[in-house]
Amino acid sequence: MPYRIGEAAKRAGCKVETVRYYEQAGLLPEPARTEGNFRLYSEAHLEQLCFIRHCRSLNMSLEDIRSLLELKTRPIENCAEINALVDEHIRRVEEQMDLLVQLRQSLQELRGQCIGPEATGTCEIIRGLSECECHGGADSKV
Amino acid sequence: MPYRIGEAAKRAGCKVETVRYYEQAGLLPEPARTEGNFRLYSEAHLEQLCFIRHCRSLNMSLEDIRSLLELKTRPIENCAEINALVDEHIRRVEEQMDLLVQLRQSLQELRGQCIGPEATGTCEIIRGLSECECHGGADSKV
DNA sequence: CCTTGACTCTATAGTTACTAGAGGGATTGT
DNA sequence: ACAATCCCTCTAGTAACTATAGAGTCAAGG
Repeated sequence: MPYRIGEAAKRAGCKVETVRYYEQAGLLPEPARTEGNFRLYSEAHLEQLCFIRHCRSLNMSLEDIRSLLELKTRPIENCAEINALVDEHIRRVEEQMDLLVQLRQSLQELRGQCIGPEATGTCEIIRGLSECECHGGADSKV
Repeated sequence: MPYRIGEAAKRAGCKVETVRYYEQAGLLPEPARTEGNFRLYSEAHLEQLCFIRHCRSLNMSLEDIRSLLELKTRPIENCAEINALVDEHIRRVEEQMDLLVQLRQSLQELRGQCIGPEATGTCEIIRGLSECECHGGADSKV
């Protein structure tokens, strides 16, 4: 019934090294060992590993997951805090989305400046990327 | 007219260490030095630094920027390649956006499962995060 | 019994794009 | 002359792994 690390990793859909990494990071308790010093994971270990992977698939940081694992020990009492953590994470995801929207906008504007190299005798994209008021206007070689 | 590193960094809107880092990464050519071994940046250096920062503000990798700096030496001949690089970057940004949209969807579904801790005697969010078929169903302690 | 192969162990270094610090020298202003 | 501010090099730290090196363990086959 107990799993060795390879089996545990396969079931959780990650690499063996990742499992060991979680242990070292304090997200997964140290498992029992065989006589030959192999790790032996219980069902509960596997559940926790899957929990971690599920959180990671939602892009939560290991720090967040650490908190969740702590809160998880008293799910009812900590329900509000758990909700808050998820809300905060959603907020961060939305923040990142906004950033990407702006980014794409800027990139598309830049891309749209290209009207063929013949027209202006230079690449308009490079010109766009070079635009800046921080330096003098003179053309100069590095 | 030449700038010391502090002035150059300020004009480019980054830290002194970042400028040195770009030099070490091969994005910025080694500048002249004063007798006292201080870096002295020319106008051209500053332009290149701003170019790099501009690209970074568009979230391009230093690797991308390295390529762009190379292509930039022959802007007309390389116009197509430059466009391709920007297009590829836009594609990556959009890919990331799609990921975030899915992520937010999953997170909101998870968040929506919470119906108050009294209802089911546990936190539905934790239950959602624990869902997985990789392990046995039995409740178990770690 | 011995060997082969698959698995596991620890420890260490690499990835990205910086950032922060130690411990020292240079320059500037009073 | 001295303090404040700049600058120098070198090293280590960040997140979340990934990828080695070099060794040990274990089951099956000959």
